[in-house]
Amino acid sequence: MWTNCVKSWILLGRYRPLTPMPFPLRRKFYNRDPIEVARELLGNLLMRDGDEGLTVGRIVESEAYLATGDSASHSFRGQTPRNASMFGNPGHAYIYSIHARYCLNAVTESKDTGSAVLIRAVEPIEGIDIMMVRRGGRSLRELTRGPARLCEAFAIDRLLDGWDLTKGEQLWIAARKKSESFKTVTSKRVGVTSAHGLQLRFCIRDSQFVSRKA
DNA sequence: AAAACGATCTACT
DNA sequence: GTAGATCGTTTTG
Repeated sequence: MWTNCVKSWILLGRYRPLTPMPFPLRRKFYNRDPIEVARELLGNLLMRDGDEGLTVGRIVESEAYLATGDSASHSFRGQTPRNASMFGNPGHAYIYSIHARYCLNAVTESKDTGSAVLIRAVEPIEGIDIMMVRRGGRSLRELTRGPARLCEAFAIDRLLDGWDLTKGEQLWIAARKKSESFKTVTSKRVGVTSAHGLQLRFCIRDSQFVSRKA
C-alpha cells in the first residue's frame, strides 16, 4: 500500500536524503512581522523526531495571523488559557485543537504581541512510511495537505504546545539550502470577509500539496 | 453537566 | 465545490 506511494514519490524525482542535517531557524527569524515570516517559511523544513523516527516535510503553504485587526485570529479577543502560548516568545509553537484535530503555528514578533503563522501544508520529504501509518494509509497527496493532516502525519498534538522550535529537538523548523531555490515562490491573497477576517496566505505555486490555492 | 463552537476533513458530485 | 461528520475545548446554566 504505502510502498506504492513511496515509489511514486521517488518517481517524481524529488526524493533526496538529508545530509548534512539542516540547521534550526533561529529566534531572530521569527521576531518580525508575521506576513514576512509566513512568506519566508516557505521552502524550509518541518522536522519531527518522534518515537517512531524522523519525519521531514517542506513547508509549501502558510498563513499569517496578525496581532491587531484580524478578527479570525485567536488572539483577537486577548489572552486566554487556550491561546497563552501565542503570546509567548517568538519561535515557539502555538498548537490548538479544532474539529477534533490539531494545528501548528509558529509564534512571531516579540513576547505578548499575539501574532503567529499557521503551517497549512508541507510536502513530505522523509519518513513517508511513518506518516502513512499515522494517517491510516491515505494517498500521498492527502498525507500532509492541510494544517490538521500534517499534524497527524507528524504526531503533533497539544503536548507540544509552547515547544521551542529553535532548539532542534523533537519539533523544529530547519533552514532550507539557500542554493536550492524553488521556481515560483509565492502567491498571496489579502482579503477581508466578515466570516473569516483577514486571509494572508502564502504558498509555493506549483506544489501539489497546498490545501487551497492562495 | 450540558451545549455550543470551530484557523478542518472526508467523501461524494 | 459542498454537506455532514467530528470531538477536544470553551462557554453556559
